[in-house]
Amino acid sequence: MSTNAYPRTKRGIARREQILRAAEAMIGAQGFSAASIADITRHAKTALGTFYIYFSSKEDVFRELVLEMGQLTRAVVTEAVTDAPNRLDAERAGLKAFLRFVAERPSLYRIVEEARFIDAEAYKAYFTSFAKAYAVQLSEAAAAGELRPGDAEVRAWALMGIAKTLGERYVLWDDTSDIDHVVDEAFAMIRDGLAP
Amino acid sequence: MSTNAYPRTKRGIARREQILRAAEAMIGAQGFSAASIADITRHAKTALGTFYIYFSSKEDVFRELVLEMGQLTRAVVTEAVTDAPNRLDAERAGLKAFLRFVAERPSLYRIVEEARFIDAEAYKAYFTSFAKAYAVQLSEAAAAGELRPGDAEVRAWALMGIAKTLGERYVLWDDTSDIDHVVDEAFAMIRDGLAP
DNA sequence: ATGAAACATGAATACTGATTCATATTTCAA
DNA sequence: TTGAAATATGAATCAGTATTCATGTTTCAT
Repeated sequence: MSTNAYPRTKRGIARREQILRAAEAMIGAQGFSAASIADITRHAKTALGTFYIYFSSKEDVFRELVLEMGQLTRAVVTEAVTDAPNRLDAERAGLKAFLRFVAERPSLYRIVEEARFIDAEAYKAYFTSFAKAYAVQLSEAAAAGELRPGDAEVRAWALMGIAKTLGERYVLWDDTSDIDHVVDEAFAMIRDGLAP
Repeated sequence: MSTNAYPRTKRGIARREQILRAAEAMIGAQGFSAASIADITRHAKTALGTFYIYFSSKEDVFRELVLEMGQLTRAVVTEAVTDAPNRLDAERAGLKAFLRFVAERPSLYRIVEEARFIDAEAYKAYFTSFAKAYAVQLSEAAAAGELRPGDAEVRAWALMGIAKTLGERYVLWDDTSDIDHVVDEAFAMIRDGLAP
């Protein structure tokens, strides 16, 4: 009945989670439109109608997965960065942690990127909020003399762009290549630039 | 009859072009699945069935639009870069030209990005081939001492990532902001890095 | 000028898949 | 223990739209 209410029994909690994970797997693998509710419930080993006890629509699970990815990415990167002695080391650690996360949860990564076309608002909100927090860090680091002065917002977006694209190319497309090498090379460019 | 053959009369050539442009507008604005063939032909002021005289399927026009975008981007960037005195200047000019192009043809840009989910092969082929050519340029420039030595392929992908993300953020989402400022700030980082 | 090849039309076809609903089963607080 | 609330089921409903096709109309090489 299109509720989307939080479940009240143990069984309900478990079912909702099953369906959410199945949705991650199916949508992550086939994409939003190709993955049908039937696919999702089949994979979750429940009846078709059960889906609508926990989610009001396909867009609705999708949105929840995007949210989840946002929280996870933030947590992973924040955690990786906490004990970096300075901002430059934090950049390297953050990039590496992000790429490792993409390797671990490729489906969630793909879902976030597809969100641009399914739920543009969620997508925008996610990246804008991430960029904002990122820019604050960069700005403070520049003020502290840890970075060359510059527009923190533009930098934040540029750095996110590097991470996203390298994740796609070197993790999703070709996960055999050496992530550490990619991180080292990209970081060298981020730190010192291309000028000789 | 699902031909997709090239038209043989003036009228045919014009109709095909009308439909292609309408497809660009509709798919660019609403996305691949939301844009129906009926939308496209209505916008092109032709009958529904006419679509299938020139294209064998919705995927087919889409693929052609992706190809077109690839050729255009390449042409625009190459043109902008030709008379740059050195690679660093070329980077700045290329980035600026790309952002201007996104501003001029936002729908084509969106189409290329959506291709990842509609026609992954076309998407991969486009960026891989672009990156390859880009890496050659970077590699030669490094050999000539115009750039600090480093992995040209990783650099190429990182730089494409910067351009894509800045295009999305500062052109598609917020085209009121000053592109030149964004280019200057991003380029400063690309040239000199973040280290103080 | 002419007729065979191209092109145009839009109603009809064909199919897919999201969402609902009436009914049955399970849970758990009292 | 018990019954009201939660949860489960999957067939049926409902809506949308990609693609085809039979029937005209237009083009253009000859």
